[in-house]
Amino acid sequence: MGRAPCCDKASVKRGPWSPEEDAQLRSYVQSHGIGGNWITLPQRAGLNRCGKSCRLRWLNYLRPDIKHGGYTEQEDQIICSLYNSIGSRWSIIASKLPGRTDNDVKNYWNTKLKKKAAMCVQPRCAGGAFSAAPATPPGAHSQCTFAQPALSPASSSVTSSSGDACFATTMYPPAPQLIRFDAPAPAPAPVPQTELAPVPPPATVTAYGPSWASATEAGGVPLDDDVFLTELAGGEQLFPYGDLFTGFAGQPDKPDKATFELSASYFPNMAEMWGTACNTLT
DNA sequence: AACTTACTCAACCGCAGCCTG
DNA sequence: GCAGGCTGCGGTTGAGTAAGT
Repeated sequence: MGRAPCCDKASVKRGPWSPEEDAQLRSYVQSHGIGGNWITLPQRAGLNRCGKSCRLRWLNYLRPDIKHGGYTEQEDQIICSLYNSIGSRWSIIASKLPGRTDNDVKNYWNTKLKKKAAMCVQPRCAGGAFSAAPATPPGAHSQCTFAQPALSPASSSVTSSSGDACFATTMYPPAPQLIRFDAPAPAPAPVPQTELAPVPPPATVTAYGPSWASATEAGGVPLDDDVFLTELAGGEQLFPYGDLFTGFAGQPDKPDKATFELSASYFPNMAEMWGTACNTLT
């Protein structure tokens, strides 16, 4: 027994929105708000459209703060670095790019960045998986084996993107020489996805790099994701939000390192991904 | 100028998860 | 605890346009 459709597709208009419909939706949302229910919004706004269609139109096109096109090099770096780290979680990636929508970022990746990244790649990571890195000579492909997460087959949301992630790693490695992951525990025997804890415990992440080194030298300056992502972005301060990483602690005996707790609530299976990657390394 | 191919991006589809009664 | 409804998300499609021949 299938679920009821959200609307009668035969009776609602589909396809491209007209300027009149745009104006009608914009006017209604700006004066009344969404009203807590997209399904009934078209009726209230006098639009012969599916609620889902209205929602998509508003979120991806009509919202006043939307930016279209004109991606900067910093944005490219952020997209590729985050894609490499978390896969195709476009909503999370878009949330780090003010004015960008998940649909926009997804389209941009699929039509431009993916090709751009692929141009400088010859071999893919073996089987799309993380491989222990032999000393790769400096050059276009040296990063491919560095931090490609080994994606568990159970991690369906990211498995299909492993090859692209490899490309992205090559173009914009996830902060090269910046991060190493200390696996929190040996990888457990494979379990069905449904048996995984909904929110895994934070992973301990050991990070390398100028910011971390200077932080520890300074006696343990608290770091947050603004610093982390600023590293990824090549020094640009682009991130208005700040709670990706928590629990900074310097390591007195290792002045070039600092330990983080990775917020599992942000990227629920990131700890799993990276923990697996580290296990593959060691 | 006409046709074909490649590209872009808005929109649709279906699923998963959350919420509520 | 369960079922149904709604929202959000990621993958895919297809119309429109640009570029190439």
